[in-house]
Amino acid sequence: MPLNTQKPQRDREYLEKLQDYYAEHKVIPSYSVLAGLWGVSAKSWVSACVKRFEEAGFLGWTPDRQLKPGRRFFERRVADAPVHAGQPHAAAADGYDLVSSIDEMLVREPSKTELIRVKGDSMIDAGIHEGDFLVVERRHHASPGEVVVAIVDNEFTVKYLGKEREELVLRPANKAYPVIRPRGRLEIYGVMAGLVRKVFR
Amino acid sequence: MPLNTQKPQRDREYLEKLQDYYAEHKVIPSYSVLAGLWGVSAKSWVSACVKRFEEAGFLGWTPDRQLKPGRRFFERRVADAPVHAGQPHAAAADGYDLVSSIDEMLVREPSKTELIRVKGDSMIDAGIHEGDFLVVERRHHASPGEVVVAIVDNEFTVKYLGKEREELVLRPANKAYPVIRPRGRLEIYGVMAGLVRKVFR
DNA sequence: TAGGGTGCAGAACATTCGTTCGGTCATCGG
DNA sequence: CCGATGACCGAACGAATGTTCTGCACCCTA
Repeated sequence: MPLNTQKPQRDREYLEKLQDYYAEHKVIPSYSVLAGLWGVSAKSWVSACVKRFEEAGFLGWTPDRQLKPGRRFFERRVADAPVHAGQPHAAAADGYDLVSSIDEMLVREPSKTELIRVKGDSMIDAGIHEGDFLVVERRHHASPGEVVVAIVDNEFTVKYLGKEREELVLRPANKAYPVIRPRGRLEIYGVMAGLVRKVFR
Repeated sequence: MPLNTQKPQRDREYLEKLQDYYAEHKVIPSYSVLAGLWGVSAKSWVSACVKRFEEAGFLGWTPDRQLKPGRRFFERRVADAPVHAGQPHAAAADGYDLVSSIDEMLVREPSKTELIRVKGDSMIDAGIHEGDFLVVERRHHASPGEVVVAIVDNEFTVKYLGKEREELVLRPANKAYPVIRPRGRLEIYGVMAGLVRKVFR
């Protein structure tokens, strides 16, 4: 019995409207604004709904008793195909998993995490395309097999880290490019923690 | 002259404290709470600081005059190679762009956005690999050329949407797979808005 | 058709909010 | 030594907030 956001049937709709509002403004509005948002006209009703959302974990309170998003507020469904066509939204958790936010999924330590926009096609066989954003965790060491961001000739370069006779090398994932065997020390900027691609529309 | 958060010297500190508070609670607190957070004891002073942050773009207002994060509140650096090795963090905006959060970058309408875990390698030439998470915006129509999630034989399938003589078809990005020409109506579940790959470590 | 639960409206009220205005006390240039 | 400026405190006040309580029109079920 996973989700139970159907107690009053409109709660799901209310929650979605609030989530969209939050996505636009990044704040939880006041009860009167919420009432307008939901198309109801009684703050008392908003109060009741909020109480339900709170019990369900979608809303919470700061230590100062201000309303705030709860732990489940940013939950996003993850579908694992195959799923039945008729009811892809069925409450039954078949094929569904939950993820809090994409940020949380990819970023372990925000202060050590950066995005780097990928240039060129030297890693295309690893599914890393030009224009993609590489989520990079800054750190100066890495293990062979990891995708690393190294600094070569004053430029970032993204490659597999490899090892040849005790020497670290940078291997592209594209036969058209050569393996880079750095003279002296190899300067590693960080390692790949994830990848983000945005489809422009 | 890129950043100018130094007017009163403590403003940068105040902003960081507010950002930390927001990171924890996902809301902007009231002026009195802010005063406590900053270690000052006059709401009037908070009001003045807020006004400065507002002018600098770090804070803003909802249509209902509620304080909210401004466009620069979530700024995160994006490196655009090439960058000089010595100072990849230099304040000078050379090679840097700014992005708020990964979520915001990919998700326009949270309530209509889902993640689908990719199965198989039929889209590998488009850089969509098994295990990747497709960010899908739910909608029942799409234009040829877009990557769509369609429902075929009760399973999600990810393909390019194509057109052959007024008929919509599904094209894989892998020569080993055939073009799918659906009989009757093609059921589109959503369109690709982005892609997320997590590197497991 | 009586009765009990739901889904919402409306008013009353103490509390809290943000603003405005007038202070105080250091620092600093002249 | 003086006036200006900047950083902050404190009180007062109307407006807005969230809570509580009552009311009412619906269904259902009996």
